[in-house]
Amino acid sequence: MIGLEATVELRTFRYFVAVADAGSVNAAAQALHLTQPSLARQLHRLERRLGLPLLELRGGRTVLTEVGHQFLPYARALLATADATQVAARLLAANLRAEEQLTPEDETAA
Amino acid sequence: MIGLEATVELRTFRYFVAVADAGSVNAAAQALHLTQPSLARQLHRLERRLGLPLLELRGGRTVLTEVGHQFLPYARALLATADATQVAARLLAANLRAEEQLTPEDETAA
DNA sequence: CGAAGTTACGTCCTACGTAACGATT
DNA sequence: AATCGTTACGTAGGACGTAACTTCG
Repeated sequence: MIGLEATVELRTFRYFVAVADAGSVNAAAQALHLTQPSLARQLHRLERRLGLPLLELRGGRTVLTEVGHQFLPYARALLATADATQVAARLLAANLRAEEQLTPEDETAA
Repeated sequence: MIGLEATVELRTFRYFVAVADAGSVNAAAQALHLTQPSLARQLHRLERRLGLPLLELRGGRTVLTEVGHQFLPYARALLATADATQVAARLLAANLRAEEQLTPEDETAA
């Protein structure tokens, strides 16, 4: 254990899924408000991190490989969970503010 | 939509869970191979991002708040999913290498 | 007085944008 | 010739470490 898997972040997974949805790196970059070079670099880094060939050039266009398609649902599931986590945080925050409205100066209530 | 929720990354959630597990910022920092200042800063940033008071000082020690305890399972679930994603990637990579062993020069097989 | 946390400062690494090149249709 | 992708370069933001201060037990 040398420490080679340095934790892939959510951002990188979002990039990969964006390419899958958009159908090309160019379109995905526009959707993400990024430039092609930045996006392509992150994708390559993701492939190196995971040790998986996720994308390949087919007819001048970048499309998902076999393993890319296989991995896609896992990436989607992770992003969905991340989204749910953010939603949960927002609900807790709203809940907290509502309680503060009821007991402005008394945190020991109930 | 001004763009205030700039995507909280997995790393930050790991820090929060580490504090919950270790029982203090100091212990968590040691477990994460980090220093207290770095860890504390990330925790504060997380609270600001989420708009949630996750931690508080009680008796000279930093412990989880009420909402902190409520949010904890969501953070754990997210990290578990992230872990599963990594595992899936590793399995796909192993699978791919096994196939390559069987068909070294022929990717069109089957 | 000791321990834990916070704040302030400086440094390093990562991510991004711009520009130029190559490949494909 | 046009489009997509890649490579090279430079810059900006985020994360971390070190040091000094404050607070609680």
